[in-house]
Amino acid sequence: MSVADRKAREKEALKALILKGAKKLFIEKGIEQTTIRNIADEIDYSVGTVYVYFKDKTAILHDLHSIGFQELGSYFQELFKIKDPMERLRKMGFAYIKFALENQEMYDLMFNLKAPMEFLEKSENEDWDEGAATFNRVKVTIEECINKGHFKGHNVEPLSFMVWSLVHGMCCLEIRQRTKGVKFSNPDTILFDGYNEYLKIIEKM
Amino acid sequence: MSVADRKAREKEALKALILKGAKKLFIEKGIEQTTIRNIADEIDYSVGTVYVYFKDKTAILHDLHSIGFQELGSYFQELFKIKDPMERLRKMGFAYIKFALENQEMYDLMFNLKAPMEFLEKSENEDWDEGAATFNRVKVTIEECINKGHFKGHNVEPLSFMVWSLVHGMCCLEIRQRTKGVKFSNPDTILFDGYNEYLKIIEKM
DNA sequence: TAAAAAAATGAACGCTGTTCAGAAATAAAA
DNA sequence: TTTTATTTCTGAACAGCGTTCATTTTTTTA
Repeated sequence: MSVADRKAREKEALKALILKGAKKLFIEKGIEQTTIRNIADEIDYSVGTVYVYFKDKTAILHDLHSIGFQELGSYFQELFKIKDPMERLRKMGFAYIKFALENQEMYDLMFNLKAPMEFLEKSENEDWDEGAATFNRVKVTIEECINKGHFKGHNVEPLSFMVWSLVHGMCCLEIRQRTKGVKFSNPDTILFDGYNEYLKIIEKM
Repeated sequence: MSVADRKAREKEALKALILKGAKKLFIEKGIEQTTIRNIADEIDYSVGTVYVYFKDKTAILHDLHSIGFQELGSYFQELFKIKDPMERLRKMGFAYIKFALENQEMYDLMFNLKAPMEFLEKSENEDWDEGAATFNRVKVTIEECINKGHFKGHNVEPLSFMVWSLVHGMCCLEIRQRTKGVKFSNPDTILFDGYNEYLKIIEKM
């Protein structure tokens, strides 16, 4: 192991440390309320150092958004053992909602905040690989459903987008306080009640 | 007409002028990119004056969010002439998407940004009247559908929430660049293609 | 041990939302 | 009309933000 190798490892370690500190503060006090100075303080480095390892704030937010997709992946892990695509589709939406509710700041970062997309626009590879890969998992599952005779007369891609929008919409309204705003008769379970109506609809499809 | 009356009118006029200037800049260069100084410059008043008429930035954003709901209302105007509730429900979602796409910054403000909800939390009346009223229009329509024998075995409130989430989710993904991120085979029409899948589903319900 | 390279620093810049003592304009009173 | 009182408006000043970069500190190489 050369010195250069060790240095490279140390660089990665400090980058990871910054991201870890950032994530901690994001969850503790919200992304908007967290400053670069906060992050630097949290890990006992100076502001300048943060900028040695990250071009700007959107770079931190983008890297953290990628970590979020890894975490969402772990929520999906079990799902692909399920052979029946309809059953998998049902459980997938459920897992998605569960992830969003248990990781609200991370979900917001992944699917709502502008920063990660702004970072992509500035960078070489403009593609949103994380989003595309996750969407593909829905698409593949729905394609299997169609191949098994479900969703007659439907098209894979727009149908997948519709399903994604449905669960995303619920999570988004919840996280951005629009469900608290509209007082539901059963506010604590509205997401799952809503998702249940969708399950009833696709039951016989 | 007393002097006090005229002054009250002038106060309202200046408040409206500030909102008008703010809205113009929001649409022109985005809400996040617009500062109080920008707004003051736009209407040829000083920063201080803006703060005489509005407690803080969230107050401006909340008032503008209310104006947005009035505008959404005008998109809904024609709908309640439609007697068939299923037909009205279909057109309503369409109008909702149309509004979102034609007024992206306003839609974001109404259904996504934290500011209007933060303003509500600070104010006396914490209820989100605008959201509740709009949601009620969906609820009433779906209730009519159920009374006519549609949506058997479904519950009005969670079903309405599901429908709202579906269209909101699509608009939200589009406005926050998540559809541009995932490259669809037909990117320009994905919202309407997605909505069409939903229409196919509720066709025989 | 000295020179070179790499890493970390924090003061400084221009921006933000917000405040508030004082100036300017208007209304009321003399 | 002139004086006083009231209302309206102003913009410098403040603290905090993301970001930069000349300088210092640490580490590696000679």
